[in-house]
Amino acid sequence: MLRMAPFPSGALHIGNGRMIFVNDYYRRRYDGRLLLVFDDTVGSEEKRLDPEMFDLIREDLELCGAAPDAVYYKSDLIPNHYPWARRVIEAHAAYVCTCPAELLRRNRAEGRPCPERSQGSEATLEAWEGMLGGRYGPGEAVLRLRTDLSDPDPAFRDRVLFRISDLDHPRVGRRYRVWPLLEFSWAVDDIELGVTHVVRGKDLVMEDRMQQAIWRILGVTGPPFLHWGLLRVREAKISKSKSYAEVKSGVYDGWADPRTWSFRALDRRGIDPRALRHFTLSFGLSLADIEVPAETLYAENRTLIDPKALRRSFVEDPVRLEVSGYPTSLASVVLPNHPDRPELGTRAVSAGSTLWLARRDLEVHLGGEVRLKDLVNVRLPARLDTGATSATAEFTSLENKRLPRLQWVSARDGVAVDLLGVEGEHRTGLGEAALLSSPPGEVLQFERVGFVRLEADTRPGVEPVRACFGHP
RNA sequence: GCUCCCGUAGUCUAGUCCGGUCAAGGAUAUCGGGCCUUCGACCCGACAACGCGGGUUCGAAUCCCGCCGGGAGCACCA
Repeated sequence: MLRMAPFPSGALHIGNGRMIFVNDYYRRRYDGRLLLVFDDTVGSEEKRLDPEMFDLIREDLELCGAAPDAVYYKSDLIPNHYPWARRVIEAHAAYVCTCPAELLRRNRAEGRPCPERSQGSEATLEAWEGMLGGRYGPGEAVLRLRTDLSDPDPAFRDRVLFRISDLDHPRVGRRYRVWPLLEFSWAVDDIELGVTHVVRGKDLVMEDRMQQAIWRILGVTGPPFLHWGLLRVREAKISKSKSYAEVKSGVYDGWADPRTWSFRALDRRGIDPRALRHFTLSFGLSLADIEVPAETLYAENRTLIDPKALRRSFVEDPVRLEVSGYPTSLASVVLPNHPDRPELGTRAVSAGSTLWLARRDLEVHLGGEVRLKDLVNVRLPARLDTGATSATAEFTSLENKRLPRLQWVSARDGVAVDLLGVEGEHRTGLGEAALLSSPPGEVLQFERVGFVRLEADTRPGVEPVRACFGHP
C-alpha cells in the first residue's frame, strides 16, 4: 500500500515525476495499491490552498497513466488525529506550549526548555482540551512533542504537533481550529490508511525520524521510508508560484502553457507519457539531486513518435519566391508521408513556379544553388533586402543533386500555420495543404523544424492551423 | 553554523551491500562515416569516467580513515 501526497497548489509538472512514476512502478511491480492523499491541512498565509487543484491533479495523474486506487483528503481525516494526540499526551510525551513563536524558536535554538515543558499529563490534557475548546487564539498555543532538547539537530527539538489556525479551508471551512502538522498527520494516517511503504522526496527525510519517534512512543510499527533526490530538467525553470500567478493573471495560456512544464503542457507538445515514465524511472531512486538536459527526454520521446509522425512542410516567416525557368509540367508531386514507412501512404503536394520559402533558409543560402526538397534545384538570389517579401530564383536542373535541401510550400494552396513555441512565443508561417485534413491532437513532424502536435481544439479545414512545438 | 545525504565520462546511470569475471557496461550529447531527397530516424566508428590522499589486501570503483567538492533540511508550510 503506497501513497502520494501532493500539496494542491498547481498542476503536476515534470519535477513531480518521480513521485508519480516511482510510486506507480512499485504498485505495478508488487501488485499493490496506490492512494492519492491530498495534503490539504490548512496551510498558511503564504501557502494557500486552491480547490481547483484537486481535480487538476487527478486529471494529471490520469494523463500519466498513474490514476490512484483511492483518493483521500487530509481535511476529512482531521478528527482521527485528536484521539492520537490524546494518547501521546497520556504517554507524557507532549505538552502545550504557549510561548510566542519567536520565543519558542529562540529557546529551541539554544536548547532551553519553555516553562510548560515540565507540565504533567493532567495539565497538558486540560490545556489541550482548552485548545480544542477555543480558549486560545491562533498562535497562542501549540502542542509540542517532548523529545530531547540537546538533540544535535535543532530541527528535531520538541517539534510542534498541532497548531491553531482560523484560516477558511476551501473544503471544510472553519470546522476545525486545531490542525496537525505534517509529521504528526502522517504518523497517524500512514497507520490508519494501512500504508506499508512510503516513497517520497528526500526533502522529507527529517520527517522520517519524527514519524518514527511518534510511533515509538505509541508502541506501533510504521512503514519503512524510501527517498528520491531532486530531479531538475535543465531547460525547465520551474516555479510553481510563478506559474500559478501567470496562469491566474492570464499571461500564461492556462496550466497547459509550455512554460509551466506541467504534464498537460508536455502532453500538448506531443510528449508521450510513456516517454516521461521511462525517462523518470531511468534515474532510479538515487538520493543525489540531478539535473538532466531535456534532450534526454526528447530522445526518449523520439523513439516513440518518430515511426508514426507524418512528415509535413512548414516554412516560417515565408518569402515568396518566383522561380524563372521552372518546368511548367511539374505542377505537383506525390510524396510519401513517412520516408521509412511506405505503409503510411502518400499525399499529393502542389508545386509550381511560385513558392514560399522560409526567410531564414533563404538568408543562409543566398546566391547558392539549393535543392527544393523532392522538387527541383534552383539558384537563389544573391541578396535579399531586410523585410523583403519576395525574391526570384533561377531553375537549374531536375537531377537529384547533393545540395542543401530546403522546404517549400506552394503559393497555390499553402495554409496559414500558427506554431506555439516552448517559450510561449508564436511562430507563424505557411504549411502544405495536407495539414488541413489532419485531425486535432495528431503528432506530425515539420521537416527540419521538429515534432509538433496539432492543438486539441483545431478543426480540420480551419486556418490558421494551430500546433504546439514539441522538440527537434 | 548545525543535521543528514551524495560524489563513476559533458549529462544521467549500471557496478559498491557479498573485493577478483570492471584494463569499468548502457543511455544521451558531441565528432566522423554510411544510408544518394529532412538539420529527423536508422546503421557503423570515435571521444570520454571510478573527486583527492593514505591504509587494509596477493588483488580496491567496491572495505577503513582523513580531506575536498556538491546537495537537501533546519517554520505554529507542505
